[in-house]
Amino acid sequence: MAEVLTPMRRQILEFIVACQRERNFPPTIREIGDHVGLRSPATVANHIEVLKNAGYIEKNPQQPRTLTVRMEMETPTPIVSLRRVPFVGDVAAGTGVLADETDHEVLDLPEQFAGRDDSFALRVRGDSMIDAGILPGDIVIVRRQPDAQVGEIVVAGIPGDEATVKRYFPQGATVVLKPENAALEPLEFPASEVVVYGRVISVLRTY
Amino acid sequence: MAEVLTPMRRQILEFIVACQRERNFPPTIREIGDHVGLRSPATVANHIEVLKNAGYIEKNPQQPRTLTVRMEMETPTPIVSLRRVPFVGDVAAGTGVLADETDHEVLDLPEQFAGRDDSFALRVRGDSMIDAGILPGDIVIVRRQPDAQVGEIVVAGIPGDEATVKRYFPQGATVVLKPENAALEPLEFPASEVVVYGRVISVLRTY
DNA sequence: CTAGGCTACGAACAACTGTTCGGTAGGAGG
DNA sequence: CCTCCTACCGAACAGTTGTTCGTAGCCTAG
Repeated sequence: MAEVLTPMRRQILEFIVACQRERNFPPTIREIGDHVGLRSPATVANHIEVLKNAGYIEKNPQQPRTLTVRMEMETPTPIVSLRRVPFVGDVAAGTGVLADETDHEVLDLPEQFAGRDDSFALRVRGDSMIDAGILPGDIVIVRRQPDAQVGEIVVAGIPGDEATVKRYFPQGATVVLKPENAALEPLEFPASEVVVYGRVISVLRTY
Repeated sequence: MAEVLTPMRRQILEFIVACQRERNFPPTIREIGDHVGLRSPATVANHIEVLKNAGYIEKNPQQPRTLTVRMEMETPTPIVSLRRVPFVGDVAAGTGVLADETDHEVLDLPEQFAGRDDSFALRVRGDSMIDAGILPGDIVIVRRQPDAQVGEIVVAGIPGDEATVKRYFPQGATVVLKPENAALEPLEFPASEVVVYGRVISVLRTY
């Protein structure tokens, strides 16, 4: 058994990853030959065959530009799937909550915290939820949904045209929004005047 | 002038980026046709021509699989620099805190939460810090440091060979570890018997 | 010296790909 | 009504690409 990763083979591998990084698509066999100084496509194809059998690269037969290096050699992107969460800093004046991410700050979070569905981030103002461990200045991640279960923590729009974080208790035609603060009283509104923007799925805080 | 980004064109763009992400090489015109339901390569080529003139994609003429989406539409690699934080689930028995990340779970977090220096993650047990908004089950990110300022929240090892999260108050030869729970009393130990593992720099919670 | 294994070359071929050209269907607007 | 425009199909064509085959040089083991 001969050496597998000869200097030539190594050069070919590096050229493939370079193409991927700089041009976003793999090279053809002849492009590889031109770059490493091999005049015959057969020679390059032979080296690629060896690299493929050794498990270094993958290839779709008979299709041009389908070379991919396995195991990437240097992980450019982490394994976790990040999700881009729009940061809605100011929720005053009702309209803001549905704003798109283009003109706002964004937060990149792993799925574990950002959720799998459509969600947004919100900085909490006020101390109405301190007994639930949500302090002023904390960032809550909110999963966008038009309704919620009894007792869940939601972000809701209320008649005073502000959005608040409260526990959600629907009671027939009215909705009770209960703060988690012994010093504050629950709020009660007609169900038609309360808009549930979503449910709080995670809380983030930095000191 | 007609609409540029019709639903069909948008679908084609999304398919190209999907191919890039999942297979690492762009599709051919006929592959695009098969995917979006266009039977003629000419039709697909026409759409691609429009997208190219509009500046959405780049293309090498007469070469297969050389489509690249300009401006990437969705940043494949986020701008933020992720940090890999080792997750030390069980801190009992003193030894565990300095464990390396290889045999433990890890957490990928943006620098904003993970800090710039050496840090680790820890799941909080007990309710000794609920008045500071740190609930049982919360994950705290701890920056490894051997000392702390007065009043900071630290993770410390104490004689009962357990690690706890408390506020740090050094007082001469003794150290007072103060819980944030009205029902609990501060703990006091000789300074020599308290090991500060690090300072809590962020708190994460999922519901 | 000789045989065998690599490596490389060059030519030829079939498959695939991008491209071009003609033709059809449907809607918008005069 | 007709015309223009757009989107689409189908076929054909030329260029490119991966592949195969035969051959040659070089090195090492026997």
